[in-house]
Amino acid sequence: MDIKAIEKKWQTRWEKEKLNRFGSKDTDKKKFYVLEMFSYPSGAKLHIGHWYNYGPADSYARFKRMQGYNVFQPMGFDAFGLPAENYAIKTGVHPKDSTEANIATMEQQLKAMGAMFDWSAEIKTCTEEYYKWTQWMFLQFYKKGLAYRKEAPVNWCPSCNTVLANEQVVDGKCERCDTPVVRKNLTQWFFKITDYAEELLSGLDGLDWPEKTKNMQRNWIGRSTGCEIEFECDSGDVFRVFTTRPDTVFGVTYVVLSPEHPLARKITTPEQREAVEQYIDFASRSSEIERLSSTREKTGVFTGAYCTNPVSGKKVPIYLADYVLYSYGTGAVMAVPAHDERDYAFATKYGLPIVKVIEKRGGETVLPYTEDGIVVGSLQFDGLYGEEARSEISAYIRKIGKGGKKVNYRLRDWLISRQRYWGAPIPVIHCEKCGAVPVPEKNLPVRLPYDVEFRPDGKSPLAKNEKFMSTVCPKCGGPARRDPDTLDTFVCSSWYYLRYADPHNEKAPFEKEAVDRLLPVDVYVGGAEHSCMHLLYARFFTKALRDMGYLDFDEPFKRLVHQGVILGPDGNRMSKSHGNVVSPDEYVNEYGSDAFRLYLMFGFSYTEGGPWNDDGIKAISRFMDRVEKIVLKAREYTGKAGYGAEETALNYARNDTIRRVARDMEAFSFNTAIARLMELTNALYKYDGANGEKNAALFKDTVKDLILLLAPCAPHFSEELFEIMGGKGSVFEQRYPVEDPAALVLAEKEYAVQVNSKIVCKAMLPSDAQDEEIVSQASALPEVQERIAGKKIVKYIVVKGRIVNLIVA
RNA sequence: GCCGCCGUGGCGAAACUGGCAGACGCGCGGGAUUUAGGAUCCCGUGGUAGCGAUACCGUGUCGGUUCAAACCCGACCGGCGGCACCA
Repeated sequence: MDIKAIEKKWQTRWEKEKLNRFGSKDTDKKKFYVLEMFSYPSGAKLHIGHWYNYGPADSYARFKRMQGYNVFQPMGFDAFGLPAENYAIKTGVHPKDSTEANIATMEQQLKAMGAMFDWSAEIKTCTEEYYKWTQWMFLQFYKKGLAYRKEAPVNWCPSCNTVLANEQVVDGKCERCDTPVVRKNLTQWFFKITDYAEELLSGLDGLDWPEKTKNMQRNWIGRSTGCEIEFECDSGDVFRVFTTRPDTVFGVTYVVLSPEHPLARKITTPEQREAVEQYIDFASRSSEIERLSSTREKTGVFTGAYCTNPVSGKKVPIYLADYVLYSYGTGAVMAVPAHDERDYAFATKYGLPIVKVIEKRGGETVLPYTEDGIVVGSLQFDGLYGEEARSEISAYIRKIGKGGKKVNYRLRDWLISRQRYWGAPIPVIHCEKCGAVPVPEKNLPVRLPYDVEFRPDGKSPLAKNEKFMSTVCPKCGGPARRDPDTLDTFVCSSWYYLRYADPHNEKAPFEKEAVDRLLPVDVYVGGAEHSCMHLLYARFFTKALRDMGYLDFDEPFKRLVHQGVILGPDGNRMSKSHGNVVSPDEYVNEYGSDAFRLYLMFGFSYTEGGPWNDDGIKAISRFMDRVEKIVLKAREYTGKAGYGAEETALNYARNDTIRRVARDMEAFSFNTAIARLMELTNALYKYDGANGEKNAALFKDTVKDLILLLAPCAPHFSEELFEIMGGKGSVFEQRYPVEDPAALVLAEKEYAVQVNSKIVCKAMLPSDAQDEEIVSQASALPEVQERIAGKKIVKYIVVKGRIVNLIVA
């Protein structure tokens, strides 16, 4: 078979017949939206990761299509972003030019892959038609109060010269370039994702997602229940602390503010001023990595000020310490050294009192004791235990008007400003008189100018383009400046799956009906690395847009599947520096795209991935040859045999394969699905090799089913075989085979016969018999007789069609 | 430290969720075909002992529940991932 020619032939035909267009012919069928995470056009070529994501997922989509769904599977490009810009800085090629060139190549390669993408719905996020609506999204969020601007300590990557979202900082380093992140105070735009913390958390329960991913999001959102308590300083200033242990409130011997706390300087006494200033300076100079290390020795300084514990009435000193984070809770904590390890270490170092207020039930209390226990030394609360104590004390605090029960989240608002060029400009104008003014919707898009000096120097490249920056205030008409920052590219990718539903709309990002009809995405396939970024942001967008009335569902992705990672042959992640990068191209050239895809599906457990090896692809190539040979043979078949044992066996294999392959495909268990197809092929060879006359009709039907079952996994190859067998039209217009239950009912089944749970022999026993009948037949077997002679059957277990176990004594 | 996942032949992996461990494939051994090699087609292939039927052992380790455990429970060992001075 001339693979190249066949691929070309069918790809041309699919395109001509618009076979991959969603809904072009099947409007009465039920919709099914299969989506793969769109590609980032950083390199010019598809790598194995793309193939591994898109190939098998496309097979799934084709499978659903053959099952009778109206399948929508679009593709596009997440085209804004840093790599293109960094490449430009290195080579001088403008990001727009390199991106467009890369997209053109990747489009060609994706088409050559033979996936049934509906290219009529293609999206590129860097086009004006798209980013206009990304900017529009920003404006809606702004209107709704979900976008705000504030000065805050933010994560700054000195190498990328931009701020980063919390999600983009990994171990205190930039997730992209590994440079340690520094803190900077900057005025930036944020999306208020924290407004949705609770729903983002609770919504996870109903999703058909990998548990692991849901857990990661749960961890990231980090809900914790506790209590806020208001402390009043002698100066009259008040501040609140957050604690998960209100049951320990009588054990507070000091409180700690983070060095950035607004009251830090205000309450400091003159005697302590110098020490406090020094400490604040020290804290601000230490890096995120240092500061976040739990093994670092606790440091702090006394402010000289005191405040009153509202529950016990005791006066306690106020310290500053950088183990208290300004960004979590209230930026202040009550310290209970007896029942918290950090407080214990700090109190020991600075000679602060340690007061035990919790006792271990039935045992010695060793300090610091951080488990639940019995409250002591706490007046009317003495004797309460754990949760009960917490809720009683919280209620009391609420009663006296000093705080009360509170839920806190680890999740922070999403910082969306970037000091980079290659992104969607933030549609805001800064006017001296009117402040930050959103660009009127009719003036969108705010075009990204082409001629920009984007070599980074810590300022937004756009700030240096006077033509871009200089504008008039939409409110007062006076001279004004544009916002020089661009939107985080994750903003672009937070709504692209919605745009696919209505990709050419010029009046709106999408029509409500179009989105409600097509969404949510039925199956979303992509890498697990997006668990706490893209997948969280997209859920946030969906919920926010729902609350603004633009759509009617709560979650964008009903089912989520992560493909694994294909490693280099040496077991390491593929990278140029390891020198272990395997390019798909040479294999595709040699074996064809179908063989390459089949190997990816067969050689790995889809969600696991694993190291690449070439032996497998030869095996696949052999399998395809075997299929082709049997098809050619089937065409010549003329036998008229009836239905004997061999025919029954073949027909059983055929229907059993149908049942199991369908089940495996649905579960993304592609390796076993293909193993089943190999088994059916082996069964056909066996039948063909047997003596005697053959049943041509059965043989041909079985071969046809094999082709249909194989079609989603090897589309071009199967089209060709289907045609060879005299099929009309496309194999993808055929209905996926459905098993015949009658063929799966056998008169006899092979049982493992056990005596006292040990297998003694195998036996064919009637499959429709009662348990008693099975037992009596089994006990008549000579191998069994031998072992039960003179003994009594005290118990038996029959597992229909599998096992009969006789317990004798 | 907290949460989650994983550990099965020489190798990639299966095992219908408690029911014959190792499907399918690679590799290896044998045979057929071939002048030869390759390709192809059969057969075999967890370990140990035995010519053999067969016997014993075997899913990281130890224990438990059960007629029956890779699967459930407990303790540990090893690996991976997430969160982590989060109060």
